[in-house]
Amino acid sequence: MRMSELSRRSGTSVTTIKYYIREGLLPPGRQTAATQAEYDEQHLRRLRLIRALVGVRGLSVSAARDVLNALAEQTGDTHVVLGLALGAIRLAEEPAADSPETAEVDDLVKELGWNVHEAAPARAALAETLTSLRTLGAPLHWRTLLPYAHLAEQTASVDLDQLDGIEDPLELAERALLLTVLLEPALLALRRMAQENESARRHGEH
Amino acid sequence: MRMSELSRRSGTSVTTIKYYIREGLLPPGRQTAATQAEYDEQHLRRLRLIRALVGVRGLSVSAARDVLNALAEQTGDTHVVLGLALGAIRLAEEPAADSPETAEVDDLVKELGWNVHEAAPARAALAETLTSLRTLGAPLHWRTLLPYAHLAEQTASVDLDQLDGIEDPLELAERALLLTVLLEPALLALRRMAQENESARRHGEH
DNA sequence: TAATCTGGATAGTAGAGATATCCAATTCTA
DNA sequence: TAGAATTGGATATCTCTACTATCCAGATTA
Repeated sequence: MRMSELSRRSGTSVTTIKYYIREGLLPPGRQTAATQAEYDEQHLRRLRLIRALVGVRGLSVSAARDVLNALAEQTGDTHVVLGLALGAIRLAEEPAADSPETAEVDDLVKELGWNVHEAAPARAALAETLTSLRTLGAPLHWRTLLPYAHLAEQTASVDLDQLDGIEDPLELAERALLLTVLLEPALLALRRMAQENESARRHGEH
Repeated sequence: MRMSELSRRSGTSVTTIKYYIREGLLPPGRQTAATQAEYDEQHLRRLRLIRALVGVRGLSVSAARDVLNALAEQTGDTHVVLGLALGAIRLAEEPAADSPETAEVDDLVKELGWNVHEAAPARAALAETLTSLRTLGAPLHWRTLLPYAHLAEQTASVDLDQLDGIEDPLELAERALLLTVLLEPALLALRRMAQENESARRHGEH
């Protein structure tokens, strides 16, 4: 298909598609002449994925590029694929100065007995939140996070159940990405609704 | 205290503080002369809260203003305060065209028996994610979300437990805000780590 | 009193994420 | 096959957000 069809079927303007190609989010089409190129279903699929990551999840264009590139290169086993999908987000963060909270996160992970990479960005994200809360005068002891962590364990188990039975490595990788990244706003939305419901149940006059 | 002290103690430049005052995120100081004003601990506290919302959570300045204003106006009971804190995020979204997924979300909420406001932005967020997944050719039936929803219920319960015993309405409101909004990246980080761990347990060679 | 600091106003900056315009080559349409 | 429309690619321009810098008259400090 030509660029105009790609544009029409994806609901993205031609200029925006050109921009994504320039930025390396979308591979260029297969050149058929000096000023003609051909695009296929892969391009359409990838373009829709970009719009979902950028639009729904709010990823930056450069973060989306990192994720997609990691995805395209990887055809290994589930564990590696998933790890890549996870790690690619916020990859470009600075290592973050060692706060006292880094040690707290270590304690938490140790207590849980989790097998988590030492350099996982999630560790830093967690430490940063704890630091913020302390600075705000509302410090949270890491033990307070234990119930949340156990719920996260169960959530992760549900996540991986959904990947069971997918054979094709590429499909597996993409599915893992969708489940991890795209489902995040949905999970937060569920939490908000559950909070509203629970709050009404405990204190409300509904 | 003067602006320079406010700046020093908050780690925020004077010009940025002025910018926040202009934008209505921070109330102006108490004027003591034509070119002098006085700031207090409330200002410092609020400023730190702003930095946390904008920096850690990545809220836009206008979203942070909406949240903080809702917080400042509210001194009612837990339920109302929490509802405000929840609703204020993504408040300025357009109502979002009625997709087929809106009905799916209704089904989900009905099945769960949750008491959730009809216009809650979380409903739209959830519908949007489902729409994205369908567009990407990886549709997710709302029943698939049920296990996640039950985990969200338990998470919300832990959330509200933490607010128990706080008497001061202002403190309650602020704490609710922190728990809801600021804890979000931490919960996602826990999920990522749990995924990595579970993936290693199931498929890994670690 | 002189140097510094203050709040407030206005203007300017940097980066992200597109958009718009131009061009020569190519392809559709009549 | 002529002429209009479209294409890919390059470059320039735009809009928005979140700051940042400068200026100034009045206030404070040394």
